[in-house]
Amino acid sequence: MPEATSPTRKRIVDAATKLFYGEGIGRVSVDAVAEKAGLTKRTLYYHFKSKDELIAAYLDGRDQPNLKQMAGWFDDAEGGADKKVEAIFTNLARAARHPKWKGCGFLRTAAELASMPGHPAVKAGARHKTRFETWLAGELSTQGIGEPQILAREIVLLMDGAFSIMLIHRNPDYVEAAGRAAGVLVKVRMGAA
Amino acid sequence: MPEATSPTRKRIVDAATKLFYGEGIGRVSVDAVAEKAGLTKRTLYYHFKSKDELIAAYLDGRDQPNLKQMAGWFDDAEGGADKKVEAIFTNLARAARHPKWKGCGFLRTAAELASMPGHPAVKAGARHKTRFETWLAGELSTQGIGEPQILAREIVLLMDGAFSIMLIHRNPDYVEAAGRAAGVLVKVRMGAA
DNA sequence: GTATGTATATTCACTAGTCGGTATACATGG
DNA sequence: CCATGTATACCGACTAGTGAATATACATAC
Repeated sequence: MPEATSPTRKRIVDAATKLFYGEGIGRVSVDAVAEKAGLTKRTLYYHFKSKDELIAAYLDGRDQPNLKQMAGWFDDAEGGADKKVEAIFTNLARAARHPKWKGCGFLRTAAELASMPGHPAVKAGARHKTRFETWLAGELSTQGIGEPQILAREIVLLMDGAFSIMLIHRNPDYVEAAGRAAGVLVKVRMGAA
Repeated sequence: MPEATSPTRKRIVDAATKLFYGEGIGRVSVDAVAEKAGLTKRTLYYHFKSKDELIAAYLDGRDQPNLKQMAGWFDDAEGGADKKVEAIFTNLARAARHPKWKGCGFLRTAAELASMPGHPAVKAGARHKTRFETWLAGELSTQGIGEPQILAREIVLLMDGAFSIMLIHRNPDYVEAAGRAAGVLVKVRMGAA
């Protein structure tokens, strides 16, 4: 049985992350991941019992970095809750302009696995999205906003909508528009529409 | 050269629609489409020059039916613009409860093709989403709402967010929440938050 | 009216390559 | 010796796409 903290395992997940995010899980072969990690497929299968498990490990590995990124943008922004929320979208729009940006890996993976609802990778995505929504509701509550859970969910909907439609239109204006809509909803809940 | 209105072509697109929507474009082989259509792969390749072109034809074929469905829900709803918009989401939530529902075919296809931005199927998706946004802005304008384009885009973002996150959580509450948020935004623009 | 020509439409058999996954063997360190 | 880890080589199934032949229909020519 391989170790969960093995450096070899980390190399595999790192390689998988770059390839799966860049090309999509269905367009990347296990051979390609093994080659990128600098080892053979058989070794990869020593550390992961299937490609599906590797995909789930890829998403699990993105959970904390992703949350930290969002929290950093939120914390660093000046102003009230509305400005802090809008700052997340502004930073997202900037990131989306980078040529290597390919949307949200969690959402894209769930879209590819739409016919397999119970897939471990979909569950990993659900955990991440729930954590983000819960974290955001907590921040909004701290900022003294009423009904923080409802508002957090609405912001999540706008954000994921922006992620998805960006893959169709490739126009960051949609992310900015989502940010402004989120700001409006925050202000409504702050009592000053 | 095959005819654009050929009944055989229609049979192929119908078969492709069921399979591509149900399983995802990457998980369906050209052989599977041909078998479902009751003809050989070679015949399919007589009518379509590549799988990519077939995928684009599948999405092009969904454009008008999809728009008509949305327009029907909007027109049939009683009340002001906010109620009519919310009605779209309510109907969407009901549809999403059906076991065969797999989200928005346009968004899922774009997610699968995220590494190929210029793909003809992505362009077909962009055309559809733009048509929907334009139609909605027109309806909102008719209902006497200021800044209908901005509002239409925000509603599109909420709807596509609901489509996407539903594939992760499989919980129609998100669609209802999006509908309520859309209603709030409409009311803000109607001047009575 | 029957032979010939041509465009449309379809089939069978095939290629060349990729897929996820595995059997077997060999190393290395405790 | 035995557990952990790595490598070569392979498997059967499947992939998108193609070559060559053929069926069908409808012309026009004689």
